Order: sequence, then C-alpha cells, then structure tokens
Amino acid sequence: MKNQDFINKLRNSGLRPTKQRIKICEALFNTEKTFHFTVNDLAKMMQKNFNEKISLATVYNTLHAFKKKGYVKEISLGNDNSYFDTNISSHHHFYDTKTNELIDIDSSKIELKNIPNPPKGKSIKEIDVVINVENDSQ
Amino acid sequence: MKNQDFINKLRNSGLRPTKQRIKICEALFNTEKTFHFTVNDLAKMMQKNFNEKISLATVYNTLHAFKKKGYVKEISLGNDNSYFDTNISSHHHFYDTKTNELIDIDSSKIELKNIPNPPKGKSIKEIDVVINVENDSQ
DNA sequence: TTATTAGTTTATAATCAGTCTAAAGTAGAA
DNA sequence: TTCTACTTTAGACTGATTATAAACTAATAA
Ligand SMILES: [Mn+2]
Ligand SMILES: [Mn+2]
Ligand SMILES: [Zn+2]
Ligand SMILES: [Zn+2]
Repeated sequence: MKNQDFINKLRNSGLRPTKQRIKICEALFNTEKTFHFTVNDLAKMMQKNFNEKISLATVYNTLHAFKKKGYVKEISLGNDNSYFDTNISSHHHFYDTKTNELIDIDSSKIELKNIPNPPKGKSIKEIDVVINVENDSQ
Repeated sequence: MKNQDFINKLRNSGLRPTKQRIKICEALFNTEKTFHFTVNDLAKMMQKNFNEKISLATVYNTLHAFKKKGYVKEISLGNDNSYFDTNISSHHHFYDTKTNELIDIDSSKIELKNIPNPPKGKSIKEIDVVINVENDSQ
C-alpha cells in the first residue's frame, strides 16, 4: 500500500488526509503483520521511525477517529493504559499480566458454546476472551 | 455472619481486624447477593450506609489486601476505573458498555472449547469472558 | 488564483484514578 | 503499661486521558 492509497482511504471515509494522519497510516498499516500498541508507543514510533513529531493530542484524536471508522480496535484490559490493535478481525488474546504482552488468538480457534441470552432489551455487540498467562516459575 | 466472624476471618489471614476493615467486611460480605462496585462506590457506601468515613487510601489498601487474600476479585474492563466483585467464584460477565452495568454469568453456563496452548514457558492463570452488550435501539 | 470556511493540529491546562509519603494512631505481644 | 510493627490518614504526586483555544491547513467557492 502506498501513500496515495491512504489518502484515498482517508478521504473516502470523510477524514481529511493530513500529513499526520497519512504518516500514522503508514506506521500502522504498512506492515507485514498486525500489532498491538499503546498511544505512547505510537507517539514514540512516529518520532523515531518516521521522523515526525506528532502531538500526543493528535495521536489520541487520530486513533479515536480510526477506531470509529473501524481501522483499529481498542482492547479491553484492566490495565492503566489502553491498547490498540491493527488486527481488526474478531479475535481473542493471550495476555501476560506481568509483561503486558498481548498475543492474538484467531477467533476460530476458540469455540464458545451455550452463550446465554443477554438481559432483556439488550443485545450482544462483541465477545472478548482474554486468557491471562504468566511465565512458569521454575 | 456477625462481627466476630469477620474479626476471626481477618485475624486468621494475617490482617489485623481494624475498625475500618471490619466495617468494610460488613458492607461487602453481609449481603444476600454478591455485587460489583468501584472503589468510589464503596467509599461512598461506607459513609452513607455505615456512617463510617474511611479515607480513600484505606479503601484502596483494604481492597488490595482483600484481593490478595482472595476475598474479592478485580474485574478487567477497558474502562477508566476498575471494578471489584464480591463474587469470587470463577465466572464471566455481561457488560453494558453504555451504562457500565455488570451482570454475572455462571462459569458453567459458557463452555469454552479448544482453548489453544499458551505460548511456550507460560501457563494460564485465568480466563475472562466479557460479553459486551447494549440496549436495543428501538 | 485567491478568499473563505470548516476541519485539524498543537501546546498547554485541567481532570481523574490510583499511588506514595510521612506523620499520627492502634492492635498485639511482652 | 510499654513497646513495636502494622495501619490509617490527609495531602502531595503521578500518569493517562480529555478539554481548551489559538494557529494552521485542506477543501471549496469565487
Ligand atoms: Mn480511549
Ligand atoms: Mn488496583
Ligand atoms: Zn489482537
Ligand atoms: Zn461478577
């Protein structure tokens, strides 16, 4: 994917293709594999790997905008800071509670049987399975 | 359960039965049903329902101590503040992302099949299933 | 092109949950 | 009662996130 593709992608979804957004697209979507990151991770990554100082507020704005458009997911963990995910397929996670490392589990890998009916008047939006793991203490 | 039981419970687990801890025990464990709450919920509850002003720091200290002893659980959600749970059985949750309401799902209700092996050197500590729900938009 | 406008970026301040600190208080043991 | 370690507390502090409001810029019309 090249620069112009991101510009189109942004424009098509009603987001102005600003310099910052395009650079962030490159960082997030010009990769072999999907990955997990925090807002701070991304801000630092932009500076170091892309020589682009983007204000924290803009990183937040952009990630929230991208999330709304479905270009990234935000992952629910009981942690201090939240994680984002460029893997937007429905999937689950191993979560190392000590190192804060996240590892994807393909949705098809885990079978959820007998999901109970949601409370009256509510409907299911998404199911998150988090398998908390820790290093074996030898 | 009466006052003296909590004193014994605390003493037996190596926690001094202070006035504050005993009162918090009453608030948390002298109930018909288990429930979910935030640190702030509990602090306010102590003041209003138990006429006991307990400093926020102590509420945090106590909840973390109780968590370590396994008397409460902390629930992992992608929210700003974390939730505690007096239901310490292994169980799952419906979570209303709009109202922040939590509803228990008995562990036996959901069957998880084909749980993948954890990464080498790590072992599974706990599995959290959160079913995000929302009110039907009529 | 130029001018206009609405959307965007930015530094900075504000907020808010949670933690830290150090002094004052208290339970348990002697 | 006395001693000591544990506990509580107010208040300072941290760090993630959000709000603000001024400067900037992409899109559009003239
Ligand atoms: Mn967010
Ligand atoms: Mn905590
Ligand atoms: Zn993922
Ligand atoms: Zn619960």
